[in-house]
Amino acid sequence: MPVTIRDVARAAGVSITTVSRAFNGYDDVGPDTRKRILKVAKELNYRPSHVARSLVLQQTQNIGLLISDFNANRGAHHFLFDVMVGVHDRLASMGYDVTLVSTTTARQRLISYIDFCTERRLEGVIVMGMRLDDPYMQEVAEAKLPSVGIDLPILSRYCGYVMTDNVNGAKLGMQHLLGKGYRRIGFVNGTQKAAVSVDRLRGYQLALEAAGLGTDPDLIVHSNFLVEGGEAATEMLLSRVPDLTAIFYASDLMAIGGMRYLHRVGKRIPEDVAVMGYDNVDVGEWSTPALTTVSQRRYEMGLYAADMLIGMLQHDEEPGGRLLPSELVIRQST
Amino acid sequence: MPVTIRDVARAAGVSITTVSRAFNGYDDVGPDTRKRILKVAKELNYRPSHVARSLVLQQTQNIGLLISDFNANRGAHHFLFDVMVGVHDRLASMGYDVTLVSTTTARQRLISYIDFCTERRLEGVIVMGMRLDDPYMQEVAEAKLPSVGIDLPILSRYCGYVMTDNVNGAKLGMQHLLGKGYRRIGFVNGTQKAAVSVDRLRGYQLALEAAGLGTDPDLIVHSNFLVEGGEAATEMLLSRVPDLTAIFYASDLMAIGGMRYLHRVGKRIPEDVAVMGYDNVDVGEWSTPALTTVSQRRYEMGLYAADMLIGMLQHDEEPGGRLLPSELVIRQST
DNA sequence: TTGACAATCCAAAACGTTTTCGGTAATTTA
DNA sequence: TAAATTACCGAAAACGTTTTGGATTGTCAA
Repeated sequence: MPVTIRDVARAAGVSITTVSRAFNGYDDVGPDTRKRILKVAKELNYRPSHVARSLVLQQTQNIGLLISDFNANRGAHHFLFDVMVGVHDRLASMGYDVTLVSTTTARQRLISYIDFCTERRLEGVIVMGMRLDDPYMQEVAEAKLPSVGIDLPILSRYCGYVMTDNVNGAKLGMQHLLGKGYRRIGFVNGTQKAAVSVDRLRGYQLALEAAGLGTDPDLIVHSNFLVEGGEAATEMLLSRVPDLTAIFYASDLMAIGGMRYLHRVGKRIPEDVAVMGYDNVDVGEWSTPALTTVSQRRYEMGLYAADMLIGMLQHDEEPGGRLLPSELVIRQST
Repeated sequence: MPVTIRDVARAAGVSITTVSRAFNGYDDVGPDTRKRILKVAKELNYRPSHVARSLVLQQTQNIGLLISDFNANRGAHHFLFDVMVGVHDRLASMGYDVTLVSTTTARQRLISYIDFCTERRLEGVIVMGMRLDDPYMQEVAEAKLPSVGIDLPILSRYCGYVMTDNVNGAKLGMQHLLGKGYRRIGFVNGTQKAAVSVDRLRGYQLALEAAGLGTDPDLIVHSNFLVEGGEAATEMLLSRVPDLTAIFYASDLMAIGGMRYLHRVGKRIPEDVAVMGYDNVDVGEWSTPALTTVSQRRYEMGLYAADMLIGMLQHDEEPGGRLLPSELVIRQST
């Protein structure tokens, strides 16, 4: 149905070779024939088939954006969307297509996600939202498919990653809190299965050490990055340590949840207890009080992940681990 | 580099025809040879090339998810993400791949987005986030490429849409406000260029009419769906109509912004002025006071859009306009 | 005038599948 | 026993490109 190179060759009275050459800017085609070919092609509305070209060139210019449990991770949009935009922006501008891949799809079809990618001849893949205990993590680590993980620190010949420098980020947040004079600081962490959680915990501990304070296990509780989780965690924390004066949350959403609980029990923020988040999502700006937080450059994470992948694909660069710095965003909750 | 059907055929001592048939479940291949082929294929780690198959079958099983100005529409994630998940969910489960397309990409390459799609032989496309004045709108309306718009009410032989029943949704919201006794109700609408805005305005007016009230143009102001816009619009509205008792916002984000302004100027919500939003995004639950709103079933919108497209592709169904009902979500801001 | 050389062009193979049209051997039917 | 049917398999064409290795002119220098 669609018009092929053969159609324009016939219409222009040349061979398909010449049409192909004219289209790809080769120099051994006469200026008049080239013009004629281009004119005919435009008239016929010819569009070269990307799939035919992919087949003969043995490269699809197509890279996968793998999102772990895309459909189950609602609420993750506060973080994932910007990253996606960054990834797509850079990839698209470099001429790559990006196809959405969810681990759920692979699971449904009972094939490994690597198989899914090789069937489609994806040239590489960017992985987001994956937990350390995800059964597919092993796969991305061992696969020969060039890939870069976001917040997934695995490094191999074919796999790099980009993530925020979470230990320094957490340290930054804690230093701010400590500088304000807070001493009994609770820490509501995310899932232990998330790579970022172990780093943020470490940053929390390092900052306390540096301040000459020990870490009280009672002050630490793990949750799920979401509002409800933060709310529940805060309740537990406060019942365990009634005299705490500040809480550091490993995500803004949990901080929002925490503030909700604190409001409910009549605690003033930050007078009674100070609240600090992590991520710098838009919601934090809108809360009352506005949330002090540690920023993550989500869009740039996507950009750099794409850059790294492109580097591997086009210039055979070694994958690495890239850490992005984070900044303090001071608002009213501390 | 990757192993082909020819490799499998040679290793199994059969022709490629037989391998193909064995893989596609035809019945004219002996049970023992089939088993042997499958075994050999597994050993060799053979994965049929989707692109070769696409070429010969003349169908890619690939559909585009076109997001208008993907990178410029940050902040739209509150709405778009869920829709994307819905679209991908349904499409993936039906065996379709989905590739991300942004109008920015097309603009960069100076080609129409339709050309972009036909080059890749996308079988259809789902369009989101597009304004009525978008230069690409004409294209999707006239193209022969099967497409369905989300919140983009254009109907043609090849183009359907799904959106919320915004006029009834807005009516619902207004009825709630009117039922509570509010009479001077401001309306902060979204961009006039968005299809949903004209419907919501209409719902606002119809509800007023039904209540025997006229519409005061001073009570209506257009903004941009975002928090800052809502904030500014509220200021303007309040300066123009100091005696208003309630404000209906065409998006939750604008309502958040409005509440922020109202707080700042010392107005109590809902005692001094009641606030109602639209969309039912998660942020509305977390605001203080929690936001009364009209829900949109974003995930389902994606699902149904995918359904409609699949119907067109597989069963040659006529595209239509599907309206989803919306519900009132009553919380504390009214 | 002839050889070399540039400027244009084309035929055919290749990419990895699916499918049509047979072909052979074994089995059944008459 | 001959004919017809069935079960299984293969050769080759096709899908729409790119690219290799010439082929055919025309031009220019010797």
